[in-house]
Amino acid sequence: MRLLVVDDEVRLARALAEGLQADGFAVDLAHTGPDGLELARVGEYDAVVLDVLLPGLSGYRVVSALRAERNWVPVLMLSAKDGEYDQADGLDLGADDYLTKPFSYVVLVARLRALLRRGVRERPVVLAAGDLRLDPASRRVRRGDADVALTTREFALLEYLLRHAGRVVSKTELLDHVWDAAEDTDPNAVEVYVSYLRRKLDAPFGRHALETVRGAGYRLAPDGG
Amino acid sequence: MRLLVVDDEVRLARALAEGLQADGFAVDLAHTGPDGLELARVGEYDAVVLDVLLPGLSGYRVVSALRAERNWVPVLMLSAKDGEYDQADGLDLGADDYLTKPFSYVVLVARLRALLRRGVRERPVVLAAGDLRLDPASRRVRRGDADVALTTREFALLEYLLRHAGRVVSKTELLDHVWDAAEDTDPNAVEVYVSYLRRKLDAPFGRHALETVRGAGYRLAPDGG
DNA sequence: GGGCATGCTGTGAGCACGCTGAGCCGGGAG
DNA sequence: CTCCCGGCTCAGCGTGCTCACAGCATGCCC
Repeated sequence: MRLLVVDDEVRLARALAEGLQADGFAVDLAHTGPDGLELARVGEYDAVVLDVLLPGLSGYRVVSALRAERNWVPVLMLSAKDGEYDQADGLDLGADDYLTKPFSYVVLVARLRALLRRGVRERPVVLAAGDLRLDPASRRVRRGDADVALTTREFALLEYLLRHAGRVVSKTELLDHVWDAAEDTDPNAVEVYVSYLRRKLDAPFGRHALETVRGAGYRLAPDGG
Repeated sequence: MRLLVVDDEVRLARALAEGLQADGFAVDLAHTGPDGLELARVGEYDAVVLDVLLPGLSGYRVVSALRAERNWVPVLMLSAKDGEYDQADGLDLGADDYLTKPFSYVVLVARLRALLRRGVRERPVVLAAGDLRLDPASRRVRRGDADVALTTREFALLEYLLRHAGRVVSKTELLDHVWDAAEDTDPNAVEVYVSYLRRKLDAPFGRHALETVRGAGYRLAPDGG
């Protein structure tokens, strides 16, 4: 189990690392916000222990940057503050658990193990582009605060476009991935469904998320239009 | 894993090499741009760590020379500058990652490992000549900060010219590659489309990227005019 | 400077591409 | 069976892209 510990109190961090190593974890250390963020980005850790007060970039910002990048590594936040407000803050921003300093080492390990046991974080696999959101789990689509009802095909098409937002996606690519096998489907079917999506997701809101790129395909604006 | 480190600060380079060797890499050193380019050409490295500021040939030029030769070795650029502009520049020119000095050794190694894990570099995502950028994926063209809308043919023509920036490209060559089969197309069509491109990419910006080479063809200035 | 060759560009015709309203078909529910 | 809904095809229409043409500008050679 690989852990990343980010804390600017070097002595504490070292002590923590030693203890965790003795308990069988592989531990990397970082002492600033930016360094921690970098390491969390590239190293594939099973969990991150993150102080709130960090030079350069606060723990809050680190975790929200990670979540913004769809990085759902479990995060345990540490803080010297103990106000309820701060605690709620940390959790809202995407941390998975919270511990206030001073804390007991045993409790930390217990919570860490709980986090790891919980396994892969229940990731909010919500695809989004601006205020356009699609939740594959609940099969719901929202534009801002409004729920939008889509048929199966419309939903699948939008999902694919969202997963490749910003890129130009050709009609053949869409036929391959959204319409599965049957290659004998008329490319016009794509046009028809794009038209449906626009009618439901763009027109009523005066937006323009689905752009046509003549001769190439379609592009979904990453900012939702 | 064989690495090439190119940096003119000899002490830093040595220190880096020692650290990396301790971490199990085989490291070669170069201290000037031309030397680095030579080594990168002939030695088959798994990755290259490249300073931007180098005597003889800047890191930018080294990496773009490599890419022009279809050498896709992963490159991690180092720079003393930290402006976003420079960073974008480096990445556009074909570097795979970027780190500003001073950097943490741990972060460097982490990024290197990420690069190596990523394996063979995926082709450059953005073609550029000066402030003229073309992104094949999103099918977008920008001059500086301005988006420029191009038709399919205009886009294909510009893409070909960008891929051969600095070279003189003949009209027949363009007809072959941009107009595909149909050999019976009037070479005047090329003139027409070059004219369109100039109208959209040069004239509004007072630039002059597309030069006519009478009797030979056209050349796109590698610095964007 | 005269004359020729080469390249530039305004105009317009043809047509490919994409959009959309209408309708057919198949499946599931009542 | 009938109705309804979702998926898809079809056909007509509008837009704007492409390119040929022709006249003009520019460069080059004698």
